[in-house]
Amino acid sequence: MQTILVIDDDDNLRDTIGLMLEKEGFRPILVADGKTGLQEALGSSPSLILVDLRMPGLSGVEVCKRVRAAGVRTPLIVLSAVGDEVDKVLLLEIGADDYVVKPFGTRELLARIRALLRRATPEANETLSFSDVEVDIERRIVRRKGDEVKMTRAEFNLLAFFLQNPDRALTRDVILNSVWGYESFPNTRTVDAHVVRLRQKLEPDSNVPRHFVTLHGVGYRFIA
Amino acid sequence: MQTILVIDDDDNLRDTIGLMLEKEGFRPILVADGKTGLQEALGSSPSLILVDLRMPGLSGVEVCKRVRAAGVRTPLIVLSAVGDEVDKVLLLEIGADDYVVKPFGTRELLARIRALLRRATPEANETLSFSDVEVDIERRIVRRKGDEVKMTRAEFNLLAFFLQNPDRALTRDVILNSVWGYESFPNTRTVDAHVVRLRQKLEPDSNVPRHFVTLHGVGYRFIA
DNA sequence: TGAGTTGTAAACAATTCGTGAAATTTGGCG
DNA sequence: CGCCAAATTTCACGAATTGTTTACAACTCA
Repeated sequence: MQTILVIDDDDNLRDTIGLMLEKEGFRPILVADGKTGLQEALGSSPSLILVDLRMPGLSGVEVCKRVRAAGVRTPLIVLSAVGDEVDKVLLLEIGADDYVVKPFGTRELLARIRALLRRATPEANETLSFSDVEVDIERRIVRRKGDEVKMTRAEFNLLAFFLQNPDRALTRDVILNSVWGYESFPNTRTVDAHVVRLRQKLEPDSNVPRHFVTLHGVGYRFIA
Repeated sequence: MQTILVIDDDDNLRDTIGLMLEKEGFRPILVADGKTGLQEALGSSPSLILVDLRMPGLSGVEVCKRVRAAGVRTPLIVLSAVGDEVDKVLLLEIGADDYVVKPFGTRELLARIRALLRRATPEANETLSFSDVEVDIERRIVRRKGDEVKMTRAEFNLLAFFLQNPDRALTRDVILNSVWGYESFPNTRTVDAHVVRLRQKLEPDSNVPRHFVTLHGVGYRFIA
């Protein structure tokens, strides 16, 4: 679950935002002043930070600056009151990602939060790789030297399983159970056939397999 | 000229606000009950909505809820009488952007209206695009080579979901859950049918899909 | 009520999968 | 070292799965 740090001295607003976040499936950390907020920002590594511009003590600007100075790139949204002179350029310069003017609709705030989180997420893309091949598990995309290689469903599933179990000695039965599932009972030759296809598509020299290795009398092993 | 929808059962107040708005260069649409107001809100796409909290029939809260439920983000100000139990949290939760307590000075109301309009205008430009297609998510408008393409509700929702999840391998189940919601259980073929419609309307060559790509045995992928 | 929208069924098209059989390789053993 | 049985690789094909398209009836909203 994604954690969102809310730093605002207005008790009422803070609670409102907290409730809204909970309702939407986030875990809020509510904090009333800049100093504590800064500690949480650095300590709890939230997924996103909401910080009020105007606060006694450490202001939002100051919190933002220090968070960035510490090398933390967590997405950060500044909340500003309607009367505040909001200088967009300044906010961008100190490293804020967005700002919202009070009073705001929860819907709007949520949209901004989601937009930022979405923008931030792609780094979390789990791509596994070996030699000149890159595999993005979630997107189901395989690239070789940057070019996309088309994979059928069974091929991709098998490939993913190998990547997630490198170096292990995998019998055909284990592979069948894990990749094909308990309910289908294809011939164990099926595994061989698909291994062949993986080699043809992904091995530097499919006659001398270096990654999808045969264990004679046992099964296969994937080596990165 | 900017249109402002006023929903209030108090004839006197409604006319007063109407006059004031006209004098200030807005075009008021005056409506006496929630039901008619809701129709206007969804049909006339005003720039801003003023709605009375207490009304016989559809209350202001109800109107606001339904407007938001329909995906319309028009700025909305709730007018409440001095005795009303105004629950800030509730108002924020249902998607109101601001509220004003009666009796109020026209000057104050105008300031709130202007503030909201100022805030709403620049963000209205969030458009996503691919090839010769531009999609304004908030306004639910799709243009192709500058010409508007009519989209039905389901079509647009699906399109928006694709645009917001580019490159991901999306199974029909994920699509159904995200676009149709947990509560309706249409056939997964439904997704196919709508993808067909999107391709016909938006693909350069609907026989060779380049953007709404089939992942055989998996689902679909949107590529910008 | 009527136009527009939506979900579904059914017929058809495309892709994928598993299989068997032949060719090849492997590794133990005499 | 060479032979042989067992194991693996390869390949092409038909069955089966999966996707597309169209038409249509139910539904919705004005």
